[in-house]
This record gives sequence, structure tokens and C-alpha cells, in this order.
Amino acid sequence: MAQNTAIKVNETSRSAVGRDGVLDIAARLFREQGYGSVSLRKIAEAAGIKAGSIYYHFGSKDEIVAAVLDAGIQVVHESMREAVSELPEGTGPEAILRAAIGAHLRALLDVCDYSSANVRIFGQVPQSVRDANLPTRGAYEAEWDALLSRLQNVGALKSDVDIRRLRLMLIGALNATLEWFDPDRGSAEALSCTYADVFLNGILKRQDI
Amino acid sequence: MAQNTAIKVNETSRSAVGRDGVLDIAARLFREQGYGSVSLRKIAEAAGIKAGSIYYHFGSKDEIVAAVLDAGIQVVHESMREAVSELPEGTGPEAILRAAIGAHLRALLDVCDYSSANVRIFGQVPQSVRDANLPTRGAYEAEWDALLSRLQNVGALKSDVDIRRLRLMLIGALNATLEWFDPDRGSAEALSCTYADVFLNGILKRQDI
DNA sequence: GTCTATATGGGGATAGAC
DNA sequence: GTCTATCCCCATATAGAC
Repeated sequence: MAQNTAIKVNETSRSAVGRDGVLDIAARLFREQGYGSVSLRKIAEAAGIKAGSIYYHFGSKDEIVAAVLDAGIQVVHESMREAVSELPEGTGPEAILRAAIGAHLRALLDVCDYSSANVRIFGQVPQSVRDANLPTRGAYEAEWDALLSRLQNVGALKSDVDIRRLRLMLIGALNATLEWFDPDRGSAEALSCTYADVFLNGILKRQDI
Repeated sequence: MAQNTAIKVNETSRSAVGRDGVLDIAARLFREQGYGSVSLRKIAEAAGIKAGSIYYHFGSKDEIVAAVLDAGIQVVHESMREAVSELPEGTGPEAILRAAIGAHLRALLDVCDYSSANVRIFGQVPQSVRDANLPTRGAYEAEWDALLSRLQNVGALKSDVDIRRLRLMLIGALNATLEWFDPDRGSAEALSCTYADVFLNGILKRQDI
């Protein structure tokens, strides 16, 4: 079980993973097992190299983790920004919010190990690593705040909600789905839809629906 | 810094912490620093005893963590059940939901290290420890499912929402506040109110409000 | 770029004195 | 109940050969 878990990319080069390959594997392992449980030995083994070789690509474990964290935010940020900017001119506030929510959730639950790893391990890494990730996080948060402010200014959102608090609640709630989401019980797309329904209109039964 | 951090309970007994005292300290450290960063040596030092002495009270680190996790759920479960059962006869569905949300959030954000430690470290502990906590978690989840089903059956909640999914979204969102809640920016009580507003009625501005 | 070998430190856990 | 002493394992990280 310990000697042949690595899958080589192809046969011409023996373990031609490179820096990015190591990073991909690290992101996957961090997402699956958390920060504390993933040692450099595990990463190396999964990459088909020896632990010491990692230090050719990275200066420390923290450097790997920091790179994973930054990439994770960038992926979801990109996904959200594109989803909103691609909307046709004149799209209504509700549809804009749904697009943003969907993009965030899809980046998290589908495909990307980096963004899910970020959410999963951010609270587990050393303080210095968290601090290093803060600027990148801040940029994404600012994107959300700008979007929410815009919608509030045009009168689409209730005016008594604090934007920062609203953003924290929204992103926090979306990120929490990572802990229990199961694709066998419904797609990320469907979950995104349910979530937007609840967040936009609430769960109480109303006369006007 | 390493020799006198322990505060003795009183002067008559030197480090009379006992099993419960060790557990209290462990819960606080787990909440503050996460599972991986808290060693038995740290717990012992904070308790004013030596690491080896821990094994008089507990058989392993996992046994300590498991005890903390179970107590954490029990506290929040108790808090939520009492808050709902104390409501006067004939309380409306909306007020019932607000009470349950408030109780969960207060147990998490005020006072209790155990419940916040549970949320914080559950995803970090070994699989066997997580499994041991599942029955206790399940009982609390069942309490929520029963409450939500009841409200849906009397027509207070939208009828197209899956109860399990609704509970996962709700509790997940509430738990996420732990990551960013800051008492200097508003009380847990106030946050609970904002949260209930959003969850019950949504964030879109509506004509009927 | 990757290897082997190793330094160094900290972790959980146990044994036996007091 | 707590101490000291110690075992054993695994972690990050480094050095130098290939």
C-alpha cells in the first residue's frame, strides 16, 4: 500500500510532476485530510518522489500551504467575477445574486481542490500563513462588498442590513456546505438554487408566492 | 513564559484540577488553537501538572477529545431544547424558530468552550473520534428535524424545502459565525436577530415590509 | 531534479517512585 | 494523583552525492 500509490503522468519522464504538480497533489491531500494530517512525506509519496526532493521546489511546508491558500481564493474570485460580468446587460438584481452565489458554490463543490482546500484548512494553519493569505482574501471580500452595495443602492436589498455582516453570513454559509455536500443527493447546481431561494426570500411561507 | 502560566484554583490544594478541570482546559485550548496544535504537554502545562499525569485521568488524547466533542453537542442541544420548551403556549412558528436559532448561536458564541471547540475541531480529529461523536450529533440533528417538520406541517414553512437540507444549511451557517464573530462589533444576541431576519424572510426588499 | 542519509525536535504513551 | 524518566515514532528540514 505504501510503495506504488503514485501515478506517473506518462512513461517518457519518470515522475515529471514539477512544482505545479506537487502543488496540485498537496491541494488535493489538504482538502481530503486537513492540514495537520498531511505531511511532506505523504505529499512526496503521492507525487512519486522522496520527501527531501520537495525542498527543491519549495522552501518549507508553510510555503506550499500558502501557495495553495492563495490559489484557492483566486480560483473562486475569478469564477465569481466572470459569472457576474458575463451576464447580459440589464440583468436584474436577483439574477445577479444568483449567479454570484452559484459561481462561488460551484468553484467550491465541483472540480477545484484549491478553493475547497482553502476553506477546509484556513483555520488550521499557523498564524503567519493565515496572515499571508489575508490580502488575497481581502480582494475577494471587496468584490462581494461592492456587488452587495451596488444592489443595496439600487433598492434591491433591504436597507437596514450591514453589508459586511451580510457578506460574512453569506460566504460563511456557502462555505459550510463543504462539510456535508454529497453529489449523490443532488448536484452543486441544484444546491446553489435552493440556497439562493432561501437566502433571497427566506423560508417562511408567504402569501405572495 | 513556560513556568508559571497555570493559575491555581485556590491555595489549599496545589493544582486541584481533577478530571473535569483538565477537560475544561482542553476544551478552551482546542477552541483557541485547533486540534493539531494542542499537545498533551500544552494541556498539562495549562492545568499546572505534568504531561504524564494526564494518563491518570484519561487513557489517550483521543479520549479527551471525544469527551470534549460530546459535551459540546450536549450543551448546545440542551440550550436549544430548553429555549423552545420554555416558550409560552401558543407561541407562533416564527418566534419558535427565532428562539431555537438564538439558543444555538448563544451556546456557540457566548461562554461555552465545549460547543465552540466541537465546531472548530470536528473536521480535524481522527475518523474514529468523529465516528464516536456521531450518535450525540444525530440526537441534536433529530431535534432540529422534528422542529422544522412540525413547522412545515402546520404550513409555516415553504413546503418544497427538504427538511434535512434545510437543517444542514441552517446549522452550518450558524456554526460558520464562529470564524468571524467579534463581540466588539455587536452582541451574539444582535447577530442572532439579524440572522433570523435573513433566514426567515430573505434579503430582498419586498413590498409587504 | 531527485536521491540517500541524517540532524533535530516534538509528539503520544508507559513504568515505577513518591 | 502527580512526579520523573524514558521509549519510540514521525515530523520538518538540511547536506551532499548522483
